[in-house]
Amino acid sequence: MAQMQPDRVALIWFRQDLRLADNPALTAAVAAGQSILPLYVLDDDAAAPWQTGGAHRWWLHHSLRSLAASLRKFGAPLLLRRGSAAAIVPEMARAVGAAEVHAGTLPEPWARAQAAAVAAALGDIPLRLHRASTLFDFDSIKTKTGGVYGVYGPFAKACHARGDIAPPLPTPDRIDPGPAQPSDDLDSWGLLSTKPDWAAGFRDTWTPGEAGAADRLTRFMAGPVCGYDIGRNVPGKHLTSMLSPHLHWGELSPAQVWDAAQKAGSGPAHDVFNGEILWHEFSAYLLWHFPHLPEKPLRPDFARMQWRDDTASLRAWERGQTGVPIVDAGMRQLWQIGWMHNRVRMITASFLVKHLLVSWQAGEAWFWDTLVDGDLAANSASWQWIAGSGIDSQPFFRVFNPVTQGEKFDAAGAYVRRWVPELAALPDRWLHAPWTAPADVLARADVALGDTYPKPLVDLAAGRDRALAAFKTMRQVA
DNA sequence: TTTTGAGTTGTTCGA
DNA sequence: GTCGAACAACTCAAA
Repeated sequence: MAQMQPDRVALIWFRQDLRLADNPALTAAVAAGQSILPLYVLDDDAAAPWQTGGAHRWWLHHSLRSLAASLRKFGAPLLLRRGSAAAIVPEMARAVGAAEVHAGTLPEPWARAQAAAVAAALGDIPLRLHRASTLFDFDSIKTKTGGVYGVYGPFAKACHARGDIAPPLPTPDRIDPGPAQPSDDLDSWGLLSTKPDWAAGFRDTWTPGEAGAADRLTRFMAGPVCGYDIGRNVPGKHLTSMLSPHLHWGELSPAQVWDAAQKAGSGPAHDVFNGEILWHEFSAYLLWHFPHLPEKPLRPDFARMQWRDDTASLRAWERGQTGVPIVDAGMRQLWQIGWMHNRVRMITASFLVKHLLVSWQAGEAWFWDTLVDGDLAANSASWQWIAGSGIDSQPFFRVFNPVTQGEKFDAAGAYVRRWVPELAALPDRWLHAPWTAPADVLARADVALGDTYPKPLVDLAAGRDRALAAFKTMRQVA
């Protein structure tokens, strides 16, 4: 008969790594303890002002439910607590006599501060942080002179040159539960939106959780990835991976995606997809090294930029009522399913920042609140990119023409007709610029501009000129 | 230290 | 319709 020993308990603090496979924190916790305690803490105060956005909370609710179900199969209930992680994690660790706490590293400034506070409050109990959300350690990718990359190309080249992406870890064979602890009821957190039109559109589109993520990945790698270099630009078809929300919550890891892409094949399309994974990586890297990325322009001269304070235009943009079809289609898709096709994100963002001359921070805030994949790194890096205030140095001639873009990437009009049904009867030729259509064409399509569909908020040529002039002025004021 | 080549996703104009 | 050049000058990364 073996001598009875006190359980060695390890606590895993789940953050944005809501999965069991390829989870180094979980694997380490299982290795470190005879029994483990899985915990998730909803800590809105720590994340302010970047706490989980409205649409995003819907996802979190379902993802936590999924994770809890997976853990229950091991007999290890997921403990849910709401409040300050710096108080709750140490309290629980002490209550069960935990030997170690394991968690994933995150690039968000608030999350770094939160982890530091937890580590300090834990005192003697070590907090072990693991790389769980990226392919590489942020501090390990440096230029030849030890600097931080500020251009994507050389960064990606450096990533490829390393060639040391480890294969994904398997799901642990067993997870023995630690001592019982009190847990909140997930429903009591009220994460589900009270807006009825959200839930319906979201449910039809998404399956949050590790299994849903794996399924999405499998389906993408079985087909669309092979034509990704071209297909990713066609918003009327489902040829992008749609993995972003799953990646944000860590329902699958970049290493798993990378691994699946390698196994799916090689060629130009796969190269483009791999590049997108590295863009995801680069965004997190930038946020890590430039913590002010979500608030302040990376390029200092943009502090002088004279953005227009135009609430009416901003509201029209948010609601998909700008009178520019592809812009409105994108904004309505965003509202209804919490996601927008990447090509259209660029078009809508460019329209706000350039044609309407409204600050990128205003657009960033709306996306943050409405995207299910709202990721602080990707969202702020991308908005800065489109505004021209971030990395990449050719912003001046990049004013997307939403009509040209629509005709080029939604030539058959499937996307606009899907999301702006009041224009559905317009012939292709006029669909992307209804204000240029002859009166009889509009009448036959039951379109009354200014009535059934708005007139364009700005003249596109005038808006473009105004933007170029504003950017020029910004540079001249020295 | 200085030099060199290049910079995710575009548009417009004129030949 | 198609194609190449222009669109500012600057910054980055490496040689």
